Amino acid sequence: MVTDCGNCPLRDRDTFKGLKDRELDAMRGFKTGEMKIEPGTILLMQGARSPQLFTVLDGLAVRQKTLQNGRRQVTNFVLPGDFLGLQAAVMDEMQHSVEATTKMTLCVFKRSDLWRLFKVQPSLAYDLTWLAAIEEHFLGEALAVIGQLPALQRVAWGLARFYHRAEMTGLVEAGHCPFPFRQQDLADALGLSLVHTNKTLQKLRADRLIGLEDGTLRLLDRDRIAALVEADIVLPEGGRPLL
Amino acid sequence: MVTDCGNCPLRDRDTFKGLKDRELDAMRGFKTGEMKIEPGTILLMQGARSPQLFTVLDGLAVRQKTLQNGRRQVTNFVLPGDFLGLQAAVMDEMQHSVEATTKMTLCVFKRSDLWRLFKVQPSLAYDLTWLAAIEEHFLGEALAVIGQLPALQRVAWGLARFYHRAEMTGLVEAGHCPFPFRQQDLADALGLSLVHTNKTLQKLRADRLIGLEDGTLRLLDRDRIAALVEADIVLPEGGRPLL
DNA sequence: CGTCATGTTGAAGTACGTCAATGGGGGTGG
DNA sequence: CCACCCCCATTGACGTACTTCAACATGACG
Repeated sequence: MVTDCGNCPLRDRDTFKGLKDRELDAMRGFKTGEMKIEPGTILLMQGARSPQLFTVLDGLAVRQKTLQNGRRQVTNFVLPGDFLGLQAAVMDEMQHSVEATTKMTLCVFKRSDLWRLFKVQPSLAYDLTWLAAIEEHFLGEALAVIGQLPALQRVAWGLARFYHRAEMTGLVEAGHCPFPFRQQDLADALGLSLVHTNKTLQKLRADRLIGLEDGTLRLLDRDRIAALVEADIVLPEGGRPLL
Repeated sequence: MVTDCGNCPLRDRDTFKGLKDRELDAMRGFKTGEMKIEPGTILLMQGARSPQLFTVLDGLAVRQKTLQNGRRQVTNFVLPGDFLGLQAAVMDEMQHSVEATTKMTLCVFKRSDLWRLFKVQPSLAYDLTWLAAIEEHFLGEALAVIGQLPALQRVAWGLARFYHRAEMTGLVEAGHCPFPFRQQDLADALGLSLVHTNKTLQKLRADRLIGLEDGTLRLLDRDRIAALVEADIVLPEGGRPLL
């Protein structure tokens, strides 16, 4: 049973931009199906070509890059609404992997249709570029935080940014959101060791800044977190596109 | 005196993709002029809107992000052929600055024309998305190196990557290329202190891996550098677009 | 009841940062 | 021509924020 783009549950959220009828028809034409995958599935593999592109409808994942020495960098957490695989479409191969952390539901597109989208629906093509530019912005922010800030601020930033993104996606209820990732994932995202990430997390808990228990994340004092994390967490404003 | 897009000196290099006549005409229509700036000029300012977009015709610069605590992260070095300002066009404000390191010559476009480009020249719009995806790839690679590798490998990676990019742009002659940046710039790019960057550089010189004197960079032993830098330096293959 | 994955905590080592001083070029002004 | 200054590269000494190693606790699962 496939969701019709007109009833897309994500589209309802006012975070996302609406579509004109013409655009909606085009979307229906590009969507080739839906896909459900289990936790641990490698959706896209570093070094591989992928004939498919995805939009996340539900579930969480990590983007990660594995180096030749075996160490890995988590470059971002993946939330509903994210578009996956553009890199493989435009460069030849994926330069990072995407691994599902929870069960996921994905909207599937064909890579070979991408060029057609640019030709017949420039507004959707523009949206796609928008998403690429946002991703670029996220990575730039992460680079600055990891390059310049000490552990306490890195951890606070990492969790606060995830929370804010979750909030925009409708994952926050009653002041908390799911955080199904392991501390090892967080550590690899922040360029810290597991042990030190854990100890830093304890400090944030002891200071009553952040709550993280049983896969549930809470920001206990957003003002003090904002003061601690000097890097502005800039999120895209209203009308984020969705493909 | 303005260079005609048909005689663009960059376009001649086979690194860059050729244009069909129609595309060339469109490019001429979008180009609003040329601009020359002096070293130290802030071309784009973090937090500001910019009505203009640029393609670098000549000269070098740095993209950088300044944090509230005053520390700065250099997110990339800017070479001829790079496109600047897409972020401001798509988000509302620039989230990083671009500062000229040398004299520069720039091709100038109007931000407000961007949408028209998507509508009338989908092939150029596709190229633009291509450039955004490449920039995203660069940042992901940088994140992995800075997050996971120690100083020696970071410095080697940073210099090797610049050299390879310079090579593609035609800046390499007789086995060396210009490197007009200060060690402080390199340090800020790699998330290291100035002092430690300098000491690490000395090691690379002593090991006869890399030469860096008087603003001139040489890779003295590419095989051993590749072995040291375990992160693959992946560069886009033939037919890179240019706007 | 064992095994495995994850979280937690302590102790010891080290790669890095900060502080501080020196030296060399390139300007500018006397 | 020299005196002065500023920017940048260099080098040594010292402190510390982090890593690694290791042990133990807990819950899930077969």
